[in-house]
Amino acid sequence: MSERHRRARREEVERNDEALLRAARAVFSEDGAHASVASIAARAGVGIGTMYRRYPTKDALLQHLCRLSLEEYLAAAQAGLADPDPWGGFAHYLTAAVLCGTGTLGSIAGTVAVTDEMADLSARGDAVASEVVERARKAGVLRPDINDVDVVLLIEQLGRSPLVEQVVRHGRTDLVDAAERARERLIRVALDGLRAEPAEPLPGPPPEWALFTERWRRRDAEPGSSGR
Amino acid sequence: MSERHRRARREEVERNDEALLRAARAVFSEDGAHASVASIAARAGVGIGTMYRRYPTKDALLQHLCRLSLEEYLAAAQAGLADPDPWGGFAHYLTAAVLCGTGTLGSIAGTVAVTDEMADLSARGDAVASEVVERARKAGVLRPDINDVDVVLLIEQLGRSPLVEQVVRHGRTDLVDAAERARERLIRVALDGLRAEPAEPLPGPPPEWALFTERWRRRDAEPGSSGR
DNA sequence: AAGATGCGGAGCGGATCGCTCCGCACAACT
DNA sequence: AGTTGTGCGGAGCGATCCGCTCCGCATCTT
Repeated sequence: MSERHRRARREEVERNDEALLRAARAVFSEDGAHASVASIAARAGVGIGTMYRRYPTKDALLQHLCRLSLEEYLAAAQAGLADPDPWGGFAHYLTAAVLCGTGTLGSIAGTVAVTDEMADLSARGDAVASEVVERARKAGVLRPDINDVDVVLLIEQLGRSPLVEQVVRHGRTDLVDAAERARERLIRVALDGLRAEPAEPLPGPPPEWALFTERWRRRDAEPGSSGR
Repeated sequence: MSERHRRARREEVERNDEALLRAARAVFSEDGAHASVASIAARAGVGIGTMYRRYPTKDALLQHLCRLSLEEYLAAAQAGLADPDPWGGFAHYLTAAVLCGTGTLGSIAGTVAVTDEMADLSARGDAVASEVVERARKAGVLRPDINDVDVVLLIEQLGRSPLVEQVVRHGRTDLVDAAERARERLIRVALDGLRAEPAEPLPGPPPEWALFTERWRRRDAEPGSSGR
């Protein structure tokens, strides 16, 4: 086999893999973990066999997807921390985290087996994100009654986009752009609500990490109190 | 049959019906429209047969649920308009709409057949809500670059509570209260972000009602441009 | 022409779902 | 006590769907 041909094949394979991952993320986030592999393959425009040659099982695909998402999340937090401006870094972290759809996979967590690598990525991401939030609050640009957990919850809440999903489901692909722009406006609204000097303090005590217990935790680990 | 006994029976039936509806709403909002009727009956603590005696089909149950939700949404908007304070009314409308879970059923819209009554309720709810938003904006308490559609989208976005769902799915019922309190904090954050005098204007043009085309619209109606 | 390689999708066994239908518990009448 | 009426629970049926296998085919190399 010629070298040129082999390279062309490799490229096609990569293209297929990318399409597969994009389709899988979209389908899983819309329909949940119970989405069928056939629908993913169809959306990616590849055959089922091709997909199974790359991922030996549906769980493997899910795990790979989760790992990628967790990596994106960690990268978003690190980029935010790299920004010298506390508010700019925070805003970047939040926006990137929402758009990359980490929250999208929250509904899958618990369905897929959590590997050590996933648990580690999650812990590191949360740690860096916590630093970004803490720095913004200490700089006085973030309202003082806001928690790092609050922020994670907000990201999760904004992560899914029911409107975009529904527009797609109805086949109105012409509206997708408008729907996504609308969501970005909402992110900005949330950011404005997070700025310092709020009209009145938030009700109740700030949430605790315990809310995320068992999220990206190994199954065999005893259920402790801290999700960090 | 005695009168006392008949009344006791009636009460039990109503209790069952209420439990059924609550369970159905919870299950459908968590798992989507594909959730099984068996799981709903189990969650409500009644047999499948009992459920089918009340609702002749799964679709009937879904339709009833949608109607109730749309009624709650209309009531929330009307209550908001009844409040003489423009901001207070707006805040009440938004909070009530989010908590009653109208957005929860957004994922179901499109799966269930839309009746005339549902279309009518939706249109009236949107009209009243639009009035509440407009009044707040004209009073200068709502940021001027915000739309009524923006608000509806925000409600939809905050409507589902992935955290609460996941906590429940993991069986950590002891955390449900904390999760819901955390969500209420986020609603407040969003409200603060909607107040007048924002740091900088929102990006892009405000969204249009066309985004909701075909949402609660009769199927046979031609796809027009306005969802109002 | 013959071989190599990777792709698409028909189809299999099993799981699940909507729904039916029947046995049973319990109270009211006789 | 026996009979009738009423509403409940859940086993189970046919249909559907899903994860996964496996084989025929298209394409390219030699």
